[in-house]
Parts: sequence; C-alpha cells; structure tokens
Amino acid sequence: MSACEKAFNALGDPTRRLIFEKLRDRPLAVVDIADGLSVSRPAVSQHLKVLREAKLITMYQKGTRSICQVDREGVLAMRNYLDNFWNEALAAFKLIAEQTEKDHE
Amino acid sequence: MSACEKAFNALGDPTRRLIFEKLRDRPLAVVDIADGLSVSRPAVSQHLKVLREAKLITMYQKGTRSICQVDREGVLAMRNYLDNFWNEALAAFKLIAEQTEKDHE
DNA sequence: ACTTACGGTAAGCAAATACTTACCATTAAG
DNA sequence: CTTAATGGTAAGTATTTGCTTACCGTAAGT
Repeated sequence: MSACEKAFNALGDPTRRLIFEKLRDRPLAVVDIADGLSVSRPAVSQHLKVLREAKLITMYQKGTRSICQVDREGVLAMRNYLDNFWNEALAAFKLIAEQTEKDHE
Repeated sequence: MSACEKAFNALGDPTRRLIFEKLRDRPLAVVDIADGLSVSRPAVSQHLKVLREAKLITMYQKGTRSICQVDREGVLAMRNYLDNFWNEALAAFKLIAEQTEKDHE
C-alpha cells in the first residue's frame, strides 16, 4: 500500500501543494504555473518533476509549452491508502474494545 | 479545506509515516514505538509532537507511559481533502471537455 | 536564418529539519 | 526514600532540500 510513499513526500511541501491545487481546475503550462508563485520558474520545474514522479501530475507537449494536469493515479492511490488505513484502524479499535470488555466481565 | 496542511507536512516524512502506520493496528507507548525504529527515542518524541499538532494522533498518560493512538480528525480531514480535490478536478475536466466539444461543432 | 518563447538541468547556496547527546521531571516499584 | 522506567526539552550538528543563477536545447514565429 506504500505505492504512494512518493505522493506523500511530494505533497509534504507547501509550494508543491499550491501547484497541485492550481492544476485542480484546469491544465496549465509551466510558465502559467510559475507566475503568481513567489518562486522562480526553474524551481517550479523541479517541483513538477517531483509531482510527476509521484504520479500526481502528467505532462504533455503542445508546441513549446509543457502542459501539466493532475494524474488520477496518484490521487486515487492516496485516497485508497487513507481509506484502507482508516478502515483497519477502526477494525483494530473494535477488536481491542471487545477484548477489554471481556477482561471486565 | 487546508485544515490538513499540517497533516500533509507531517506525513511527508518517512519516519513519521512509519510511526503512524505502527499505530494503525494498536495504541503504543512511546518506548514501544521507538524500538524497532532506527532513530533514538528523543527523535521519536519530536516526531510525535508533529503528528499530534497535525491531529493525526492523540496521546494520554497511563502511569509513566504515554500511550499514542491515531486521531480520526486528521485522517478524515485528509481523506476529505482528497475526495473534494478529486471531485472538483473531475468536474473541471468535464467542463473543459464539453467546452472543446462545442469548439469542434 | 534569426529571434523569441518555453522549459529542463547543473552547480552552488541558504534555509529547514531530522537527528544526537545531555539533562531534567514525573511516576511507579523496591 | 531510593531506584528504575518513561519520556519531554534544549542545544548543537548534520543532512536534506528548496531556491537561485547560468546555461543549453527545442519549437514556433518573423
């Protein structure tokens, strides 16, 4: 279930979260992502690389522009991880509750 | 929706993810978390503080031991964020798809 | 062909952060 | 009361990592 190790690493950085959220509403070129942000374009490029390797975004060429968009794979992987985590935590909690109940009777 | 800023930061670190996952199956004392990990106990304490402030775990005293367990608040906040994100991304995608369809007729 | 727009990569720097050792406080047990 | 167990905090170090400038490559426009 640690297919999303990289995804958690990637979204651990506030600037990358900003970029990620910018792409939620529409695909954007690198240059469009960069302006409005307080960091340089090369910095953005580096962040995009991390997001790409985490499968949180995909990119394709369109002329000289590199268009970025969110990648369902990474997003769903994280969602799945958290769902799973929570279900198992809940199950474990119930098991322990039953156990301690037994101890008290 | 950025109630989980801290949660993403917290789970951005691999050691903290390890600790977090250790707690999925059962509550543990700090000392129990520390052994098995490759870092010192004080390091664990510091990580626990971060996880606590991110509302990913809660702690309570039991004698000299501090028992840690997962906190639903943080987990559900992240899950919610990702659900929301994905829904909005999907909606945006459809909107754009419809738009470009129009352009082609 | 020349120029402009776009963007990836490298090297170096600066800031953040994860880790260690040392120390102290609290609680239970002898 | 003394000792052992547990764990939080502080100070300092070291590693990581995010950022910048500089440079180069590619694709479109003139």
